[in-house]
This record gives sequence, structure tokens and C-alpha cells, in this order.
Amino acid sequence: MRADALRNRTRILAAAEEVFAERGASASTEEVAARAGVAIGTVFRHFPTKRDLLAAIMKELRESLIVKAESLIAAGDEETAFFDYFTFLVERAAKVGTVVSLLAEEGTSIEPGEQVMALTQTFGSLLDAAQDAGAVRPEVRLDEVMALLTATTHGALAAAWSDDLRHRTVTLLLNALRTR
Amino acid sequence: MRADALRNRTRILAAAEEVFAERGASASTEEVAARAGVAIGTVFRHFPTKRDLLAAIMKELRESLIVKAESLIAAGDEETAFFDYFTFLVERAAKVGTVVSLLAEEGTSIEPGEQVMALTQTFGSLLDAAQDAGAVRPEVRLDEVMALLTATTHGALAAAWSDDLRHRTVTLLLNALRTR
DNA sequence: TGAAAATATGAGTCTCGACTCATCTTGTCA
DNA sequence: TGACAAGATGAGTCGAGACTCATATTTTCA
Repeated sequence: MRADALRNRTRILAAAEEVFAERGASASTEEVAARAGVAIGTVFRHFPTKRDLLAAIMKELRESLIVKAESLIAAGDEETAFFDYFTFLVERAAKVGTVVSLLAEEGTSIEPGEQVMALTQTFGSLLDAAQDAGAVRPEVRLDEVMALLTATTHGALAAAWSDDLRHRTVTLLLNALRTR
Repeated sequence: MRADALRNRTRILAAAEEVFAERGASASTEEVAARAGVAIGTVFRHFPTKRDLLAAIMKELRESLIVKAESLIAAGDEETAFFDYFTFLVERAAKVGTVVSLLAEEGTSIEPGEQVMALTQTFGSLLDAAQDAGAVRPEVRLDEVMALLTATTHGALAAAWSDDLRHRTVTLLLNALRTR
């Protein structure tokens, strides 16, 4: 790949990440091109469809989220890792709309399942560890946790909750999972 | 108003209710017109903008939801009315996407606040009653309940939960509000 | 250095959905 | 019943956003 092509590809990805985070997945490709300082044709040369562009970003995003989870696991506190990660994701989603798309694959459905699957697996490890450590009630199932996560994440974004409300709501929710 | 005008208005509203319930608020006005068996110009004669049409339906919807709440209040069981209503709304939202728009005013923001306000007030009465009866923990606040409702409602729709998952998730959630 | 191949450009095409309006149709009422 | 105002019609306008392609630039490497 030519040097300028690589440089542009990088710029486009960075711009797209910003734009989609700010405006959500419905932001226009034109805006991404403008932000990257590149003509729109160039964007489409690198990513034939908007979906491809979204998919590329989601992949990066997913990987960064998984890295975060791994560092929490590595830190070794099973009792709080699960809760911290949940909170982290909701927080992140409130700022970065793309996280929401990633979790629900709403509308723009990218590589059905694969993206979310990896995240779900990661969450599964955290949940298992927390349950083994006795921090989360044993009858709580992974799909329920993912459902709560999807819901909170969507709600926080769509209804624009205040920081305070988001915090109280997440706390309430996590207490429902905690061992009594 | 002429007789045929009234008839068409009624047909349009009925068609719009169906179409928006099935396809969400982003369904086209053309489809509404087709379903109503009417030309698109006629729809716009009765409702100058799509937003007006949506607003008319939301008004009906909101009123029907409030009627449901009132019947629950009238039934007199404060301990279960709150939980039943929450469950009812989520169930409804899973089928009727418009409920979700109504709750979050996402994108299509209609008469900012007014629509939701009435629902919130109604929910406030149910919550107060349930707390007085000792069924819901006293520290739970109304805005938290509305946040949970918005979230669940969005999640259920966006992620297409199964009936079983939805049921388990709502149960989990409501147990978080219940007196221990 | 000077092609040739790879890239970039951006005006233009296409589609879709909201909304308009000149023209035709129908309900109403004297 | 006839005239006219209210209403219906649907082709057409407008704007937005995804995507294309003929042409202009670069990069690269013999």
C-alpha cells in the first residue's frame, strides 16, 4: 500500500471515530471526509460502504473495551471487577454513542453477532469470577446482565440522563445483582 | 368538517397507529397513506407535518396508557399496581415501538415534555401508593423509576429480547425496587 | 528521471422521503 | 338540482445522504 494511502486510511478512521462518537452512527460520510481533510471519494475507496467503515471502527472499539476488561481481570479483584466494568461501559456509552450501536447492533447491524459475542464472552468471565467470589448472586444469568447493560446503555443515550441520575440508576441496578 | 374528511381523518389515524407500531416512527408517510387507502396529499392536508401526525397518535397512546394506570389504581391493590404497570408498559413497548418514542422523545421530540410529564405524574401516584403500602423501598425516587423504564423499554425494542429474557430481566429489575 | 500504476478528487447520479400545488371530485345547502 | 366551497389527488419539487466515475495527482521504481 502506498504511503499516502496508508496515511489517509489512518486519518479517516480517526475522523470517523470522532464523528460517530459525537453524532452517532447516522452521521454522514461527508462529515467524516471533511474531518479527515480528504475528499469523499477517498473514504469510499478505503471503505466501499458506510457499513464497512462502521465495522472497522466497531472492531477497534470492541478491542479497546476488551483490553479494559482484561486489565480489570488482571488487577485481580473479582468482587469489584464485574461492577466496575458495567459502570465503565455505561459511562462510556453516555459519551460515545457508538458503544450503544455496538451493543445492540441497532439498524446498522454489522457482522451479526460476532462483535457482541466477544464482548459477551468477556463479560461472562467477569460474571463467573464475581459469582465464584460470592459478590454476585448465583442465580443471575449472563443474558440478563447483557440485557440490563443494553438497556441502560440505550436509555442513558436516548434520554440524556444527568450524571447524577445515571449514577443512581446504575447503582440501583447493580445492587439488584449483588449478594444480599 | 365534511363527512368524507372526517372519515379520512379517522382512517389515517388508524393506519398511522398500525404502521408506526410495526415499523417504528421512521416509517414513511407514504406507507401510512397507502394503508389508509388515501393519497399522500390527503394525509398532509389533515396533518401538515409528519410530526403533527406522530403527535396526534402519541396523544391517543398516552391517554390509553393513563387510562390503564387509572384502572389499576381503582382496582385498589397498591402493592402490586406499581409493578403491574411497569410490566405492562415494557410488554407494550416490545410490541409497539411508538411507546418507546413516547417515553424517550428520541429524535422525533414532540411537544417537549408535555407528553411524558403526564405519564410521569401517573407513575408518581403509583409509586407513592406502593411506597406507602410498604411494597417499594422508600429511598427509590421517581426519576430513577422513569430511567429504568426508559432503559428497559429501549433495550427490549432495540435488542429484540425473547419473551422469556424480557420477563426475567423485568423481574430482576423490579426486585431491586421491592422492599427486602 | 520518467513512465506506469496506484490514489485522490469532487461533481454528478440515484434513491428516498417529506412536503407542495394545480387540477379534479364530491359533499352540502339554498 | 346546481353551484361552489371544501376536500382529494398524485405528479412534482426539494434536500439529504450514499455511492460512482472520468479526470487529475502522487508515489514508486526501474
